[in-house]
This record gives sequence, C-alpha cells and structure tokens, in this order.
Amino acid sequence: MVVQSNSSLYLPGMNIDILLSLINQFVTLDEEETAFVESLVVSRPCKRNEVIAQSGKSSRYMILVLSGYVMTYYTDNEGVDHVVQFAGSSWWTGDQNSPALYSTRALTDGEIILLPKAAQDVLMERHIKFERYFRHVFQHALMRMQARFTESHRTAEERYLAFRARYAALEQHVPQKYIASYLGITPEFLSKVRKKLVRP
Amino acid sequence: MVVQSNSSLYLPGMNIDILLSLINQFVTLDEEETAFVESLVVSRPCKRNEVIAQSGKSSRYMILVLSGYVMTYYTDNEGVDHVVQFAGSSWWTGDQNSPALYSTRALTDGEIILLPKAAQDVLMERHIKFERYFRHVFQHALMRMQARFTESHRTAEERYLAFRARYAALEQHVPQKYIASYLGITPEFLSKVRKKLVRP
DNA sequence: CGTCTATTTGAATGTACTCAAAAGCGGTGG
DNA sequence: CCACCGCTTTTGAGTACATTCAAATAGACG
Repeated sequence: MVVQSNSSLYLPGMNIDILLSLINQFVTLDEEETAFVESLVVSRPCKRNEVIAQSGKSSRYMILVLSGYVMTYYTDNEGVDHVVQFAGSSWWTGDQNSPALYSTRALTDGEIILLPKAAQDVLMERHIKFERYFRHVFQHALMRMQARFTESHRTAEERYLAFRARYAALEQHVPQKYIASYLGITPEFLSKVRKKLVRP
Repeated sequence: MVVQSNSSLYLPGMNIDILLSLINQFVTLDEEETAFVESLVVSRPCKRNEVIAQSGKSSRYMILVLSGYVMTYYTDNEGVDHVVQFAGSSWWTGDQNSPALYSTRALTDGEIILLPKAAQDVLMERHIKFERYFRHVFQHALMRMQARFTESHRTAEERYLAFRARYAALEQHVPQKYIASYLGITPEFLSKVRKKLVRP
C-alpha cells in the first residue's frame, strides 16, 4: 500500500546538510567541526500554526528554516501581535534577548533546525569558524533590520509594494492580517490599500 | 600668555585607553594584540557640525565616541535627513553597508576614534578576540535596533517620553529638530507634543 | 454543511503632516 | 554693547494618512 501525502518526506540525516552548506559558504569546516555542530543541533519537522519558540521563556534558540515559512513576532501590552520577520528556506530567525521578547510560529508545514542558545555559545567558544560565521549572521541581520527601520518611514502603500516585490513567494502562504502586521498597519487598511492598487 | 578654552585638552596617548578598556571588559588582550589595535585606529578631535563620515563613500569606519555627541543619519530621496542613532561617550556607531548608507556628524565638540572598515576586517582575521568582541558589538546593536523598531509602533508622545527617560543628557546638546527626526516626526509636531505635555 | 475566522466595506475619528507666518535665540560684526 | 542676520522653534489652519468600530461577505476547515 502506498501512503499519499503532500508533505515532504522527513529524512533526518539529509537536513543538517543545508546548515553545513550555509556555513561552508562562509568558512570551511573540517571533519571534527562538522561532527561538533551536528552533535549540537536538532532538526525536526514543524506543523502549520505550531509555536516553535515562545516569548518570555528562558529557553532561546537560533532557528534555521529548511522548508516552509515561519514568522517571528512580539505581543504588545494590549495583547496585539506585531510581526518582526518572516523567514523561508535557508533563513535564520530567533531572538537574542533573555528572556526572549519574540515568539516564532510556523506559517506552513515545514522543517527547521533548532540551535539552542547555550549550544551556540559553546560552538563559538570552541571554534573560531563558528564565531566568524555568526558574527557574519548578526552583522547582516543588523543591516536588514536597519533597512526595515528605514522603510517604516515610507507610506503603507509603498511598503506594501516593496514587500510584494521582495517576498512574492510568501504572499501565497501568509494570511493578509500577518502581512498587515509586518507592514505596521491594520488588516482593514491593508485591504483598502490593495483595493486602491487594483482600481485607483 | 594663557590661552583660555572650554574644549578639553587633546592628549593623543590617553584616548586609546578608553577603547582598550571597552574591549577588555569582554575579552583580555595581551601585549601584542594591544599594540596591534593601537596601530590600526586613529584618535582625533572633532568639531560641532563636522561631518565625520559621509554616505555614498566607499571609505567606511566604525566610530567610537570618546567625548561629546554624534548622530548617524541617512538622507532620503526628497533630501530629508533621518536620524538613525545618537551616540555619546563609549558608544560605537557607523555603517556596515558598502557603499555607506549613513553619514555621521558631530553634534558637539568632542573626540572620536576611527577604525577603518578594512582595519576592522584585519583585526578580526588576525585575532579571535577581536572577532569575538565585534560579534558581541553587532549582536547588541541588533538588539537595540530591534527595540527601536518595536518602539516605532507607539505614538509620538510615548516615543518622546521614552527618549527623554533614556537620553536625558543628550537633550541639552541636540537641537529639537534632530530629536524630532530621531523620533520619526516633524519638528512642528514635536513642538506641539512638548506643549501638550507642559499644559495638557 | 455549518461554524469560525479572515477579508471587505463604510462612516466617523484621530494622529501626524504641510504650509505659512510669527516669535525666539545665538552668534557676529560694527 | 547693541543691532542685525540666519536658523530654530512655536503657533494655527487646513489636509492626508491610517485607525476604530460595526456590519456584511467570503473562505477555510473540520
């Protein structure tokens, strides 16, 4: 009997390779280093709407998306969620703050790698290559965040068009209300912006 | 004859010590490493309104403020400046992008250390301690930028009150129009916010 | 199929902006 | 020392962008 399924097959050994090839684009790991990072990370599938990491917890992770999409968000004092970042395949997300300010939730079924914060510290401590790699990751995350901040000074319509251009693939998978949240506007207003773009 | 001056005396040798003690709070430099960093940085005074680094240039610097205040800003398509960051004593500023997106300008007379981007790369390449130190700097800059982004969702009045609480010392030295720019509002509106706070 | 959530639509409102003009303030030269 | 100039800040009126609230419609999932 053949089991039919839309979800991709889960093959533990294979997934770590995506992480290794990402790191190897920037530094070259030897056998010991490769084995070391493999021993510290956890690769696992995740289901749509699953909360992968919760704000307020002391357990923090760097999260690498292997397939599917996730979003990282915070919840303000009035209980409203604000999306900080979307992440697709080969993107890191997570939260450096302790306790964590942000939560991460799966937007689609997919697969992720979890690197616990303590394990990341051990990696960086033990091998300079990991220190270098994560310096690179943080440096680029900083630049992206600065760009995001800069964009927030433009109008909602401009931000939406820029979002579309950049994350075309995401729009298929993400409810509009989360896109509105990412853009910093209400779902109602995003609906009006979209309407105006179709027939101005 | 005695020359009178408000500006502090400029003593070349002494200034680097502030940089070294900053780094040594996080890693411990030996003699060679200390000499190496000393050989790569430039310490110099800066004058009010002087442009220390210019956007669009390929020459980029990490800038450490020793005394006085500086601001880092970008200029949008309409020619309007937007303040990204203020920096006071012991704060790093600068721009990782190439070519640079941001400019840095002195708000008061003061002293700064310039670390050219290429020199920073050499430092990080040669000694793991610098790699580690700057990873730490970037990681924290990222968290501050995330916090700044988060704040941008609150009202102008809330942002102004938060700014005041956090940068009380700065308010003395910075024209209101730059504070307005930092807060993402017009100078006119900041004036109205302030008026309302005095007599609501 | 029915229920629950997401999206659309409209009206009223609020927050912040633009433009214009007046008032305040600081530095400079006579 | 004062008067003037340029720049910053204040003030007001009118406007634009985005929100809130309410209700109707559309979609998704069990």
